[in-house]
Parts: sequence; structure tokens; C-alpha cells
Amino acid sequence: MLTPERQQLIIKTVKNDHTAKIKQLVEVTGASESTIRRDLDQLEEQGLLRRVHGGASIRNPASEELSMGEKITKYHKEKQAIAKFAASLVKDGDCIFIDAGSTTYEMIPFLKGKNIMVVTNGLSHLDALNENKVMTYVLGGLVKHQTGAVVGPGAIKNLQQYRFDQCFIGANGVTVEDGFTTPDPEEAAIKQTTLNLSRKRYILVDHSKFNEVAFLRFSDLSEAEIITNYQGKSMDDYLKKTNIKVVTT
Amino acid sequence: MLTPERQQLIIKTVKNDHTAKIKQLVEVTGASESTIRRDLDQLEEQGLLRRVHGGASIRNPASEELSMGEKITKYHKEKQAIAKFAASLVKDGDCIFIDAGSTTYEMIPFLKGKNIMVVTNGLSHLDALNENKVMTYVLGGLVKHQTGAVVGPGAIKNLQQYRFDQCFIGANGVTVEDGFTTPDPEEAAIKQTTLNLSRKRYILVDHSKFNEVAFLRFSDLSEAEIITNYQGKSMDDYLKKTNIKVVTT
DNA sequence: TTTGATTGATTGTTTATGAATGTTTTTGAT
DNA sequence: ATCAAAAACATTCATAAACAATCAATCAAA
Repeated sequence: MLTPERQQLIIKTVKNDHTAKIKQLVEVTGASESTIRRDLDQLEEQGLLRRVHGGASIRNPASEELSMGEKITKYHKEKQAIAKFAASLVKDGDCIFIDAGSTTYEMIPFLKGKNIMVVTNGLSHLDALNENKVMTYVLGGLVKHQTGAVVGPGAIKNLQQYRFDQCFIGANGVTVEDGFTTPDPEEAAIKQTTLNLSRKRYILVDHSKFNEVAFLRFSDLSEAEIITNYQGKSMDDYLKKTNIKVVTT
Repeated sequence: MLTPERQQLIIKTVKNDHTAKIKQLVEVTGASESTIRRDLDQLEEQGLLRRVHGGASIRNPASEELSMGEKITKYHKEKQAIAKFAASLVKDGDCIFIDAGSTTYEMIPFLKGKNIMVVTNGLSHLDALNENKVMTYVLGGLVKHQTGAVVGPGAIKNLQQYRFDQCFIGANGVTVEDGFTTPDPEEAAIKQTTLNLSRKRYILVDHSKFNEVAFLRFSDLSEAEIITNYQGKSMDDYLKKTNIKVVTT
């Protein structure tokens, strides 16, 4: 048996049971104990599993589930800077919508103590909003467990009862031609509806979303202002269509 | 059995019962008392549980980061038994309402895998519903941060779009004269409205709520059936007014 | 044939475990 | 409140299992 094949088998076995003894792996692969140990060393080096006395286990057995607030997100520093500026636009007395998503989530600590009303479809936002003593309305509707967002026709209908001074929306792609795009149809519908109900409209996107296109378009560039840390090319083209606030980390 | 597997099992057991004796853990894992003690030391070190004389418990509610599901609740065993029976009444295809509260929360693990639709106003229920792969609608409205419940006129209006095969409601007080009572006006309104929208109506209350009266009455005894572990006096008087299922721990 | 890499066996070392020890804490009776 | 018994505890120690390190054998490529 070849080395890569054997290591694949090891990974598969460990993943399957969440844990595997050396003896099991010897039996499964037909290799010797020494070889298995060497494989485990390598696989741990690559971060694919965790060695424990007696065998191996998957990497994160102890810290089972982290809420989204605790998850490590890409470009966290950048998102925080974007969110901080966005939050600075919110004035006492405002009624605002905060979209589900990791960038908008970062706004919440910066809203602390403000006398505002927040509506959100992001379930993972609720704890943070609570901690920061912000008056919160949660959107009703189907819970999309994967992302912790509230979606569906019921949510749209519920949403239409509100009017917002400002809304803060995330996006997965931004281009000059296609505007703002996102992969999920139901979330796209929420974003679209929200934009229609808001006086001031902000899209929060980090640099990695620029010049990318996702499956569904939910708005033209001109419909909302952008808050980002992007400073790359085509900036002039973007600026012809809408206002952009560029923040630096 | 490998260390991580054993420790996972310990965590799972402790989480499930909110508390576990060393002897139980010895039995469950098949390890010796010494090993269990060492594991508990480590797990406490990692902040995953709390050691107490005689065993371990989940961490105190003092650290705010725990969801309600993990908080220590009084009469947990009893509530679990009540909830288990309640969940057994739910059949595939049902649309049900689950009220916010610690007793109703305990139903969720017993709903695992059922092909049902759940509507809830309990935000702390959402994670558990997610984990157990139950299709969930969250009620929209004002988030009452103290209890993690959705309330308010908007919530009532949102609620009225639904019709339920069954509803499972909590209460803080039950008496023959005053029926079901609860301290919070807004939550009372939710309970009342829900009862009106449901075909089968169940109130889940542990023994400590019997012959107690809270501030607001939200229903007469005859309006709903009771699931409880109460076996005290006046049972005949209660039975004249409604059906009571008594469960034993 | 030589070189380098991989393997499996052997070595002494380290680690996890469970039993045994005496100590502390809890409990219940006075 | 006080004391004695029981339960739970921390600590120690011996042992068996798992370990890292080493080395010779094997195999493939140069």
C-alpha cells in the first residue's frame, strides 16, 4: 500500500469514529506500528488530526461548538474597521436593520449604549446585542440553521412592517457591472426587501469581495453606499455609480 | 477507550443531566475512579465543567456566555421527565408551538429526527433545535433579553399567521381557582394567543408550580391539559376541570 | 552498484492507569 | 453545636501500555 493511500485511510478512519487506536489503524492498513506512528506524526504536522496517547482523534473534540461570535473569521481586523465606521453612522433615536453575517456582526460592540432600535435576521447577533444592551427586534420566519439567518416568505412579510432609517447589509460579491451579489436566494430576497424599506443604505464588504460575483444579484451599485477597506483597481468605475467610504485598518 | 473519547462522554453526560456523580461516570466510561478524577481535573482546567464534591456539574450561570440550555435549573430531572412525555405526543407531520422556558426546552432532545415543524418564541431553544435537526420557525418581535423570549404586539401579530396541531406552554403558577398564571404581561399575551391557535393544548409544569399564583392569569384550567410530576393534594379538584398526565421520574 | 527513502523490529524511556494510602469533607446522630 | 462514621478526596506508587529513538533490511531510482 502506498503512503498517501495509507494516510488517507487513516484520516478516514479517525474521522469516522472521531478517534482511533493505533492497533485499529495497524489492522486496517496492514502497516506496522512504527509506520502508523510516523504517519500520525506527519498528519498532525499538517493539522489533519490530533495525536493522543494510544492513537489519534479529530482535531477539536473538546471545544465542540463555538457560536459564530467566537468563530475565527477571515479578515477579522478589516471587518472590524469597516464595522466600526458603519456603527459611527448610527445616531440616537435611529431604527436600523443589521443583516446576518460576520462583517455586520462586528458592528454590535460599537453600538453599545446607543439609544436605538435594531432589527436583525441574524440569530447569532442576538447574544451580542443583548450583551451590549441594545433594544432588539428579531425577524420572524424560517431558521436557516446553516447560517443562523431568518429567511423565507414569512420573514419578508414580517420585514415589510418595518421602516428603517438605515440598513447595513453584507454581500459576497461586488462588481461594477453586476452590483451586489450573494449565493443564497432566500437571503438575497431579504436583502433586497430591506433595501427597499430603508432611507440610508450601506453595504459592508471587505476587499476580498470586490470584483467577485456570486450567484444572485440583489441590488445595483447605485442603490446603496459601500463601506469597505478595498483600495484596488477600478475604484474610479465604482465611484461613478455610488459613494464609497474606504476605511484603513 | 481513548482519552478524548472518554472525556467527550463525560462532558456529554454532565451536560445532559446538568450534574453527574463519579460513580455514574465510572459506570458509563468503564474507567476507574482515579482516571475519572484526573479527567475531571483536566476538563475543569479547560473550563468545560465544574468540579463539585461527589462529581461534576456544568459551569455556573455566573459566566454569562452559557446559553440557557446549559444553565442549572431547579428540578431538572423532573422537567426532563415531563418534557419527555410531552415530546412523545408529537407525531411526524405535526406543526407545534414550543413556548420559551426551561421545561419546554427539555423537549427538544426528544424531538430529534422527527419530521415536524416547530414554531418557538424562545431564542435559547434555537441552538438546541438546530442541533437536533428540527425544522424551526422563530417568532418575530421584540427580544426580551432577560429571558430570551420574543414578545410584544408584533410577535402577537406574527403568531396569528400560524395554526398549530399542538402547543406546549410553560406556567409559573397553577391553581384550581385561578388556572394558569405567569408573572410577565407580554409573555402572558403570547401564551394566551398561542392557546387560541392550537388544536391540542398542553401546559408543562413541575410540582413546584402547583397551588402557586403568579401575577397574570393567561388561561383557565379547562382550556388545556396538564403534564406534570405533581402528585400532591387537591388532585381531584384539578381533575374535575381538565386532564392531567402525571409522570414519574 | 550506489544512493536515498521507507519500512519494521528493537531498544530504553515516558505516560496513563488503577489500586492503595492516608487526609479532608460531608453527613447524620447526639 | 459536637462528634463519629461514611463518603469523597488528593497523593503516591507499581505496572503495563504506548512512546521516541535507533538501526538494519528492503526497495526503487539513479
